[in-house]
Amino acid sequence: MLSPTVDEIPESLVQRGAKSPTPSPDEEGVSPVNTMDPKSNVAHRTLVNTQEHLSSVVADLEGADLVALDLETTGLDPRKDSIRLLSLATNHATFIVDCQSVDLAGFFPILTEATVVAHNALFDLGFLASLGFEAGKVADTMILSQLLHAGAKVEPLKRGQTSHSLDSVVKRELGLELDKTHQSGDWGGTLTSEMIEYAAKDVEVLIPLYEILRAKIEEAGLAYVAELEHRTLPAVVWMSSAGVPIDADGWREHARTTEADAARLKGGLKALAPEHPDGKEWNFASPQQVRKAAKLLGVDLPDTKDETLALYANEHQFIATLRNYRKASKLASTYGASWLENGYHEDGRIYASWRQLRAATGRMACDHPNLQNIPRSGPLRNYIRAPEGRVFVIADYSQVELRIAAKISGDTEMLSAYTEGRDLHTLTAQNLTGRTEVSKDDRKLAKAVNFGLLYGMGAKGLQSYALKSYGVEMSLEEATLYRRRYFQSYPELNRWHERERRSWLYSETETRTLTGRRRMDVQRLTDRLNAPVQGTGADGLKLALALLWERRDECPGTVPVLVCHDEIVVECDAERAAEAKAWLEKAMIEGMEAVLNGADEVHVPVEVEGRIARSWGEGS
DNA sequence: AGTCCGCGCGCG
DNA sequence: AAAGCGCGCGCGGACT
Repeated sequence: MLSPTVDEIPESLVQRGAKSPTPSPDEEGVSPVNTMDPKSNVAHRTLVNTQEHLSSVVADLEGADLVALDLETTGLDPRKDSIRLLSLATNHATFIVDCQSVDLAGFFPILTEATVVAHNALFDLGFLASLGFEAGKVADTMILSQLLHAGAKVEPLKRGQTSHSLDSVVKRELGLELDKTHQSGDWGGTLTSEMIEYAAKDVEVLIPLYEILRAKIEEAGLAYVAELEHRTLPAVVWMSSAGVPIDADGWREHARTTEADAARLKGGLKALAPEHPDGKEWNFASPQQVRKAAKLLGVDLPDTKDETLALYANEHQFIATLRNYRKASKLASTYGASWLENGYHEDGRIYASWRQLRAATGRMACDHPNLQNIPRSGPLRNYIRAPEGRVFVIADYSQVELRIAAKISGDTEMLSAYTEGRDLHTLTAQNLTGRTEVSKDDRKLAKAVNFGLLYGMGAKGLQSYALKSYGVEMSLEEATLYRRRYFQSYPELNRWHERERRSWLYSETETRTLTGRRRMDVQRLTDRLNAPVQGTGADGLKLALALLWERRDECPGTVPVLVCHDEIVVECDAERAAEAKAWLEKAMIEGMEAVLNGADEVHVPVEVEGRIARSWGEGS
């Protein structure tokens, strides 16, 4: 299929609304007119390669509500690579700025006045931030697409295509084919007219795409959460650009000792293992081979997860040693020296890739490396450490998902516990045991029950979950009893489960958070229970991040460096720590309370616990 | 050699 | 009656 000429897209969409224009047959074989000659008289496309020309573009952008923006860069890393082209488009004109020839700094104020429309704005704004640009209003067509289709099964993709890449979204929402062959091309050398054509097409599609998405978002009742995401975006750019400081030498040294531990345990395992039937070496990292080896020792393992191994550990020393080996080997392989290879920069900081909207529930994610799954126990979090003269302020929400569940279900027992400032795990422990006095173990048990049963876990699941996560052993009968008592204690929570089960039986497949965030294609009852709660937590945390950005002038030199679902870590000057702690806690409480309580008469208090520390692991 | 999937496990 | 949820990543093993 031949792509329609770019100049056609905006007009046809403006005039024909949501209808997707299709190229007329007589366009076949017509080569695109090169309007990129700077001396060309064609007004709507301009190649800008002098400073004077760039200054005149400011006047052309004056008064535009929407300015589409797209960058072509020499690579993906703002610290190593550079911007080659800055493409801008309004409803009337396109400007392709050759950044090898001009300095963008004086150009930024005009961009702050309009709403900047971009696809995956985090990428473009990350590069522009490295040149000192601070975004004003932003609209991101990728986020809008993700919001609109959250959790939905998408049509099959071409190789290398992701479901929310620009070409996929343009195809889905506008019915147009976008040629992406230049995307990973060489933008460092000579620009060809095809490359400029490609850049122009990319940026020119953005405003029509935004208009369509905005209408669909509005239609779907997602306008509020879209606004929330858009307010959060500059904060995520801020955090991504800041990176997180790390003691790389300390990390590497720790890696060496865990590698040695793993090697030592592997040796012990070899000694305990049976003879390999083919005379080969066992691979203890293979569940298949582990089961085979255990069988030769007379232990028939249904699977080899640690929880299962725990039940068989006393049957053979091999199993017991395997558990220790697994622990060491996990540390060595996932959190070894190679962990630093992704995102580590010579300035002593890690620049991970943050994903603002990754989970179907609305949560963020992080990769290369993942900063959200560093082990709590052991010293690893201590190597995430503020530089000299700086400190971290670390704050997390207390029992936030339980508070949200209390709100959503309207459970009076849970709600009154929270309004009276009581601890829900303790209350659950009292309800389960019938005793007022609650031991440490009782509370541990209650924690397992609260987190598990909230999302529809069965008795069997509760039994193994309590063992795996809290080291609490119980019989199936006990688990069944706890389950019954739990729902007797919180009758409205039980009714909420019943309501959702009813919706599920009627094949309802949509869920919403308190902000209206939608998840589509929900098939399982447990997802119907979990998504609104987990998602509302994400909503509140994102609003907190947005507030930090919007209030950044109140606490200079302070920047968020890490977000971990119910926790925010900011870095600041040591002498400003107390101030930063108050600033962070205030934003977190306000953000979560705003989504939780809105204008509602039932007020659920939100609690945040903050601490000041040199490293992430300190004081937890 | 490259790709994909299931398993297992770190975190919330 | 029965059913925890959400991620990213390293590995083995099977496939192309």
